[in-house]
Amino acid sequence: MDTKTKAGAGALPLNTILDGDCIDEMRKLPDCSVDLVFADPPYNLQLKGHLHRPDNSRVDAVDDAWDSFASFQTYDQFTRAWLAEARRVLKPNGAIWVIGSYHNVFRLGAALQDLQFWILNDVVWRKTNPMPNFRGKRLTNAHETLIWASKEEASRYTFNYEALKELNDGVQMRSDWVLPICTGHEREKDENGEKAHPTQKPQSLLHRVMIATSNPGDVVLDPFFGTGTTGAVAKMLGRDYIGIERDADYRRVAETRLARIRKYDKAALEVTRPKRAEPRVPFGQLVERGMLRPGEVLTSLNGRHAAKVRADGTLVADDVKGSIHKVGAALEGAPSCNGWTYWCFKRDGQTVPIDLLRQQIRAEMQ
Amino acid sequence: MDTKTKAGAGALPLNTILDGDCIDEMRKLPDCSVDLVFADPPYNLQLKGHLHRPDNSRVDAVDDAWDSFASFQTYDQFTRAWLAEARRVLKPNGAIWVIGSYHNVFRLGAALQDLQFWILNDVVWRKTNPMPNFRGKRLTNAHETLIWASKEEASRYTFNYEALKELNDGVQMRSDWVLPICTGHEREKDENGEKAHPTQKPQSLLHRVMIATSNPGDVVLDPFFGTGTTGAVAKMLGRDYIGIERDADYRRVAETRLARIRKYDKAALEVTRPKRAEPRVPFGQLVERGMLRPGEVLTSLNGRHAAKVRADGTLVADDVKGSIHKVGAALEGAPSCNGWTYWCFKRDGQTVPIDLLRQQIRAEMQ
DNA sequence: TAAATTGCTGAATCGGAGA
DNA sequence: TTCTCCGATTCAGCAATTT
Repeated sequence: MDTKTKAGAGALPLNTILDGDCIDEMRKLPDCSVDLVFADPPYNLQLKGHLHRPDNSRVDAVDDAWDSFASFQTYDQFTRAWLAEARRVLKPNGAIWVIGSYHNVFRLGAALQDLQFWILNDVVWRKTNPMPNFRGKRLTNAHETLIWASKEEASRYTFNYEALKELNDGVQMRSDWVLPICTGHEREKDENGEKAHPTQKPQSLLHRVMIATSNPGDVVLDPFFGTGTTGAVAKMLGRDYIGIERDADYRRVAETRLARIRKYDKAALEVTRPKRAEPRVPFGQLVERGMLRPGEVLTSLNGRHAAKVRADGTLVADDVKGSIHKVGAALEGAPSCNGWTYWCFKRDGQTVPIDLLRQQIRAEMQ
Repeated sequence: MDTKTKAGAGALPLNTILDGDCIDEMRKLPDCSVDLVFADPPYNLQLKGHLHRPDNSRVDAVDDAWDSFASFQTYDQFTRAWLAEARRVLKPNGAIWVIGSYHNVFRLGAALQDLQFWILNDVVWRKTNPMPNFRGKRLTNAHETLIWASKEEASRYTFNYEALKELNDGVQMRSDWVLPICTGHEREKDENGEKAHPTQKPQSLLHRVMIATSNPGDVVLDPFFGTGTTGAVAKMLGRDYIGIERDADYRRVAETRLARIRKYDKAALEVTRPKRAEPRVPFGQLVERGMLRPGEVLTSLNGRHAAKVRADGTLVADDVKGSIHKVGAALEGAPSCNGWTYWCFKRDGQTVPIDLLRQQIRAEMQ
């Protein structure tokens, strides 16, 4: 087992599966210690014929209003208890994903909001191959819902926008994800060759979740670990995981599964970075380095405006002086303006944005 | 006005728009008198400042007073009050549809369950043309959620299975509906030519709802009538409607609109059939789904170049990074390149184009 | 303050070919 | 020549918890 602990975070049981109830086990973890929680809690499907109280005694009359209300209450209590622990364990800039169906997802979402999580998106997992509706009494239940929320409104959560855009062929990723359910070789089997877990999630779903909202080296906690899809994808993608699972059979399947997994190589884990993360280049440096001369005239992208470069890296146009951004915004009457892509200069008879010069400097900095 | 009353149901104000608060007006309606409720309540968006597009144009946000609530608690009280009245007014075998976004839909769903409604499906309206995410900080919010619920678990609700199957080219209708947002001529305008209502729903959505879960002659109640899409579609499809709207401007637009509508104007509704094109498959999906592994090496069709797959579905070769098309073009010194037919991988000792994998995914999507 | 950030649809307009 | 038609192009607009 490639267990280790994270320096400075107490004693995090990284890359292990904790044996026990998720609320009890989370209580043992320190505050503000994990980056991401992924949770696939029980769906509360047992509401139909057989209703059980917390002590496992059976509720008889299902059409009784009081009983029915009580069952939602019980589910809500459980939900709010584990969500509160998950929130405590999350770092201030951490985030959570929960997944559910119409049976439980409204309870989950309302609980998240009441506990001061801040919902960022709800995401629809649209199944390419759902179970048909055999009786023709309802619509084919062809999707499940994920909720992505940060610990609090002010959290500076992780979102790898550019990587997701790449995953989606260059257009920004939407809130509806089309992915097949988990079948075939990917589906974990028990000793009898039967499916080991009734609701195993596809690795593709977790892959997208982790690429989108975590970075290599992050700690991912799954309080309902099951057969370990979260751990498997975390390990492949170079994240650390903590699993909690109280069922010994599921734990055994997950241990075997995780032992087989290999991490992808480092280059493969690199994803497209945002421009914000690239080193800042002051406009003045272009002037200092002689790429633009003081007195040279820049023109706006739309050709309607012109401004003169000054020796200190500011621009002057008519009665406006200031940074490339400020002058551009003023001339356009706009609240803001990205001067790098707005202002152009002449090179070889062509008019090109000054951002080209910044890219040259950045390339030299590599 | 084609007002009439329904025999034996007290004095139902059929095919009229009631002026007032929806809770007050519903209180005046008799118990167990309507077949279907469609409700598009305020979403309780919690918007702070102003948002601009990259081109500096301002996003016309929903900042109307009717959408603003002091807290979740206030919103919940309002929600439970109108839902309770709606339930009282519903016939025993009646049903309700509510629509919302992640801001409010979890409150709605939990309230429905607590009030003994029985959820039948949640339905995802996937927008073909949603508003993009301009800041690149979240996923494009490309869907809204509808909840379909019967008055109680024992209700023998209406579901026109065969009609929906027909609407869906002969295959069972799923819980995700792909429909465009309301634009163009369908969008109601005020005297100034501005959109009359910020959140007008497309007729195609109401058409599907009513075909699915009501019959000609049924009474459909909409407590948040707005500019009257529910009434318009009800009238076209030979259902009776009752609208409630407290805003005089919205009522006026709705009255004018409804006067224009003719029953069974099927031609006007036919335009919303989705077109079937070859579905786009992002290359990233091959990676997410494990058909190609991050770190795996692809070779060019001519055997002269190689590139490594990254976890976000980009390729890296020498000093070029980017999409399969971009990297192919760069290596060949060509202006463009179809990466699907250019890049190959090994399978069973043979080198085959990655397009084979795309074909597999498309076959699954049928 | 600096600098980053948008996809799709339907209507309107424009330009070229053919009547 | 002038008009019409059609395809190509441009442009406006959309429920947003947006560093």
